[in-house]
Amino acid sequence: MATVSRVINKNEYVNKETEQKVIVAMQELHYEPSSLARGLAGKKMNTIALMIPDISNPFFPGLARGVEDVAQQYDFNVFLCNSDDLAYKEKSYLEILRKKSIDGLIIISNNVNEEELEPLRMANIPVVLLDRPFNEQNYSVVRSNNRNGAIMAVEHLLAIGCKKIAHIAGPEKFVTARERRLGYEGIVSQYSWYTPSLIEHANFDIEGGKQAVTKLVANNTDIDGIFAGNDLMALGALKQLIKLGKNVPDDIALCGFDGISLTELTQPEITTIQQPIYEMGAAAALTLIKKLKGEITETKIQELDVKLIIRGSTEKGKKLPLAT
Amino acid sequence: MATVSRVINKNEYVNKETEQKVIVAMQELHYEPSSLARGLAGKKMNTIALMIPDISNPFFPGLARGVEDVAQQYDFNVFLCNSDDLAYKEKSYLEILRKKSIDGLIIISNNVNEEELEPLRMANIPVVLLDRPFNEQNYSVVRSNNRNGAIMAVEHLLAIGCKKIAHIAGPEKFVTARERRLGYEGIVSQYSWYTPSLIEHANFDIEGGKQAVTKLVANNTDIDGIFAGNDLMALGALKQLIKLGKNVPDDIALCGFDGISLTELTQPEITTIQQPIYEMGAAAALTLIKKLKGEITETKIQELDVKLIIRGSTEKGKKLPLAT
DNA sequence: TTGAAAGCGGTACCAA
DNA sequence: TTGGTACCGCTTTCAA
Repeated sequence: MATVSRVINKNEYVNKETEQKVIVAMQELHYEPSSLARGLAGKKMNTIALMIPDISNPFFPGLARGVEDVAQQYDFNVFLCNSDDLAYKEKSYLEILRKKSIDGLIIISNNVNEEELEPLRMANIPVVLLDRPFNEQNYSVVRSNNRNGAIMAVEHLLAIGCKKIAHIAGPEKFVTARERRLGYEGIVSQYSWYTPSLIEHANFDIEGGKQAVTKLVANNTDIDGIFAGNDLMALGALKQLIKLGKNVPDDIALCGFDGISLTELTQPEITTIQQPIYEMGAAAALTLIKKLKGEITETKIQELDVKLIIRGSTEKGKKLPLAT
Repeated sequence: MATVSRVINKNEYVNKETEQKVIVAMQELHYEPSSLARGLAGKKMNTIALMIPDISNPFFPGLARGVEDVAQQYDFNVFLCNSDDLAYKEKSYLEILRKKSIDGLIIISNNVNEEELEPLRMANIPVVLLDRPFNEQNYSVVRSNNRNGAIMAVEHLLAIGCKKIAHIAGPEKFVTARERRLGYEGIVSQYSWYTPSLIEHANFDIEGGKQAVTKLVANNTDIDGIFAGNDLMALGALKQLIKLGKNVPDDIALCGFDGISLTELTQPEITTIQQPIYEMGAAAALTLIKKLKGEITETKIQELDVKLIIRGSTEKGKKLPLAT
């Protein structure tokens, strides 16, 4: 038994011949070591968890793919947890992760804080914060440069001639939403046309975008550019603008944030700030796995760059094919 | 120890007082039973696996949510496996599932067959086939009525006055694609205008839809209706039709299949055959869990009904707001 | 280089 | 109704 164990764990002190015999026997018997037993005996389960708010929001599957692909490469499995951004579901999952002896966690969350992660720290389970860091001191973090992205978006709208630019901001509890808003404010506050009523808060989804546009258009008859805090809101915004009879981009230009592929589906296609979604997931997974392997111990912050993707929704004056 | 175990497992033979003492102690010590140890000792891990082809295709997160919600309700966790529809990834996952002592499996796959699932049967791990059954005899199956849906789609296109209806069919290796094609053929073959060149095969994705439309329009100058085998293809088809200068629905009407929410995002919105996606996932999970609990033993087939959702892409002659 | 034996943290049977 | 104890399948000393 002990020798078989040594073979499985590639322990050096095994005679080559014995090793071969064991390997052959394992194949003949279709033997597969039980992860449970190994885990119980103190070994890693080779499983990491990924906690995301909602798998139905196309941004997250992108991240998940990045995480999963890297994990697979290093022979790790991914346990996916949908939290619905609900604190109680997150807590419940954190317990489950410990019960199931998960090796590490990548988490995207607005609700979780140090205290909640304390039990994981005690159990020596490393954590990587993805996309929405609540703390950049004690945890490794992977995120993109939200503020810069917002600045790029607004400057692009200005460059194409927009004279009054509104912002649909995500909920304040999202770090990402706050940073993007700050980026927007940083630029527009220099202009005389700027008033706080140009910022409309909404949920990070399609419906949120629709509602915000309705309010914005009602309150500010002369806006000619909108920077939406994420692509789903931009999608909703576009839909609603068309419904209100606005021409996009000639009446109102529109720029989103994220770079999800849906933005290429609409008519016109939506200009957006593209985050390296897949790469963010991959980077988070790589960091976590290296920590698990003991290859890195310090915490580190990885801020990935975003990119402006110019599409029809900000190409004023261009003739586009008719949609209907 | 034994008594604590009894309390955890709600064994009846425990004195109420003792039980209380144990519960209090567990709380004070923040005691959480190890799933691994329980699993090793022969208990269920309360975890089921869901194998899907690709989490990035919006159809699957919908299913996954259904599965997950029901699982959560019954205190089960879901281990998500992305197979990319690749046989080798599926095989590798099937092994992992056994190593990790997963209790049951819900699988959506074109590649897996009886033989591959044999080890699971041996290990007494129940399996439910979802969406794409390869066998309806020996496994419980949850799927929707694809053939009927296709018939509804074509009849709807006929009803609005289409005189020549093409079909973009998914890859033949998908049962779902075959059934929908059969539904289409069943109706159209009665008409004198029908020729096999009205069927174009393509991948079940946006790009597939685009390519198919290009070919269809080139080969059949007079088609005025298209039934796409799934919504992603319909999305691509719409995009390409607009690019080719076709008016949808007036020149060519379009109907998809699945009912994913993206079809509401386009201009015009796309008519589709809606599958009860979430319910399919939920039904599969429920069936599996009941099997695990021993509440059902026989295999059963659940065929859920689909529904025609009429939208702009088949509302000929209606004025729609301009998109650009 | 190998085998024997003591855990890992539970469950379940048996006797008390 | 409770406690003692032999596993579950593997890892890891310790001796041989």
